[in-house]
Amino acid sequence: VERHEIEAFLAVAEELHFGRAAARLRISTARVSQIVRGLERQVGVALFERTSRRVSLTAVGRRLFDDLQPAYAAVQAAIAQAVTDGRGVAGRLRVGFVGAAAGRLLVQAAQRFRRRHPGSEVSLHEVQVGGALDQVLSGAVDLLAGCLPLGGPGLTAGPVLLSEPRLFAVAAGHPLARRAAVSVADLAGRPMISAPCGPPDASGPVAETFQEVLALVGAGDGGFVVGEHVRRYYPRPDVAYVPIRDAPPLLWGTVWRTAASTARVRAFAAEAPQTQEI
Amino acid sequence: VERHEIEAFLAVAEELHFGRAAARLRISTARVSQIVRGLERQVGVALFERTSRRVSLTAVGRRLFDDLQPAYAAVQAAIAQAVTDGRGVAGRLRVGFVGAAAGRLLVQAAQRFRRRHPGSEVSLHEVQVGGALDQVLSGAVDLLAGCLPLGGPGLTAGPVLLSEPRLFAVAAGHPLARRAAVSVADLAGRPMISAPCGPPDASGPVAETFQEVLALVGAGDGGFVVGEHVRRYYPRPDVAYVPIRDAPPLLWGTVWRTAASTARVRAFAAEAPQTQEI
DNA sequence: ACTTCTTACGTCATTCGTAAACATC
DNA sequence: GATGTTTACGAATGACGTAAGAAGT
Repeated sequence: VERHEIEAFLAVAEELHFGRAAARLRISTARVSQIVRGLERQVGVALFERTSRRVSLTAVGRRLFDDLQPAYAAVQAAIAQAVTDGRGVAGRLRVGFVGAAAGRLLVQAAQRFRRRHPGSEVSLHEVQVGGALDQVLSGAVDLLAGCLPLGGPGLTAGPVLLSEPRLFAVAAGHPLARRAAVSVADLAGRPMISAPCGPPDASGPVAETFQEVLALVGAGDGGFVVGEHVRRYYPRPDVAYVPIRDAPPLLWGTVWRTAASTARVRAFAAEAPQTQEI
Repeated sequence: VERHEIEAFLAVAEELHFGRAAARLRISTARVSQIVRGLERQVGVALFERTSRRVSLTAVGRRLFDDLQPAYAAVQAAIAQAVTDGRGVAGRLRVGFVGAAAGRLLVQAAQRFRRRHPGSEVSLHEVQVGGALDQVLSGAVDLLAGCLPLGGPGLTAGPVLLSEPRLFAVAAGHPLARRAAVSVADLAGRPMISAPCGPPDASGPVAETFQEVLALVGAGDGGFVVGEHVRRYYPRPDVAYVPIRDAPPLLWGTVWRTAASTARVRAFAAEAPQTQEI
């Protein structure tokens, strides 16, 4: 028994009129007649008593209608819920961010998103650098904003949100701290703090959160490459931020699980890039 | 969302394996893949996370499965119930009968029917001549056995069950009561009791039940045409039964509402004619 | 290398509408 | 004769299988 047969039967049973049922289904009256006949053939008994002037349910038809109506409504509701989950923009979106910069970016994007999609809620959650991607993969957050490169198996990356010059964070008492700028060559061979979001070739002490990174840098355990906004958001007397002349800019973007790529997520990812300043 | 999409989704969600799902659905694996992809396209989000080695439900897919599974099962149950009502032979069949002869015919037919269809119940109900067809039309009985002609708008007649010579019932003291046989010509112009099951041109006093008919005949209010079995089943000292030489035999058969022509009814009607003697 | 899911393409069944026929009031 | 249901027939959508391809273990 196909969908169109169920819908035709329910429409005729409710309207008790083939013409009106056809109009409701947006098909021809003749087709409704054929469908009902086919259904009656399968069931083995007439479902409607009909003359060219009156249509009424038979006993079997009545029972089928009473049983089928709520069941089919539940099927449609289940599908509709899935579409709402997947395609609908309404609903709650949990957005994770790493660090102050991503947080500022997201506050603006979330406000714009809420304005544009009144039925939607956005909640922001700070996640620590170390477990950021795990939070995405486990579904704790629907979408994550952080510094690139982001990605991996099962993950989809959104467009670049922000591009900023890189700074070299170093202990305030370090010789490089007094320089106006450094080059990548100056950094070669120096001890670096290791963190998931840092340069891939970083070596040295490992930190899980950004505050740990800064503490280690301030203690003189090594340097760290950060974005320009850190100078404003994380000023510390024991850490100096020195521009790196010849480093490519640090890029910020969003990432989400490919399998949880709902319309909500895509809509937010499309909304976010309109922020350029933090 | 079509039936095949729902069934493919449920099959894959239960098996968590495209190949096994395809085998269960009796379609190709490639087709299952296409169907699931199409469904995901409509929903707007992946329903399964899959590699070539592992298939698992996404969050949206999980919820859809939990919602859809019971709802679709209810739809199928409703259809199955209708088919059982219509095509299935199992279930209760209410059979009405008029008079002793039909009753005897049906007792045998019902026994045979119960033996052949163990899942079915047959209940016999005597109905009075006057309201017999109303009982059928109202659905009080599914099928009626009585003397022909039976039928009318919305009614279907089954095959002839029994053919018996006609007798003329007349008061014992009447001159015709002593005759060995009469002819149709002998009856012309004589007062006759009127009853729904009698000859269509009957005139005179009206009776609703057969006992009323016999009482009126015994009282000398008129004659009545009956079947041969009446001599054995309704012997009365005040009524004589005289064979009618040249009358066509009295025919007994079944009738049911066309709109309630279930497989049960048809099966019983097909079973009944095997009785020839009463 | 093997199993399993996906894509490409051709074939065929089915749905659907138009138009005419039929039935009822 | 008007309204409403059914039948007949042709066109187009789409369901399906086969076979080749891609991806993971």
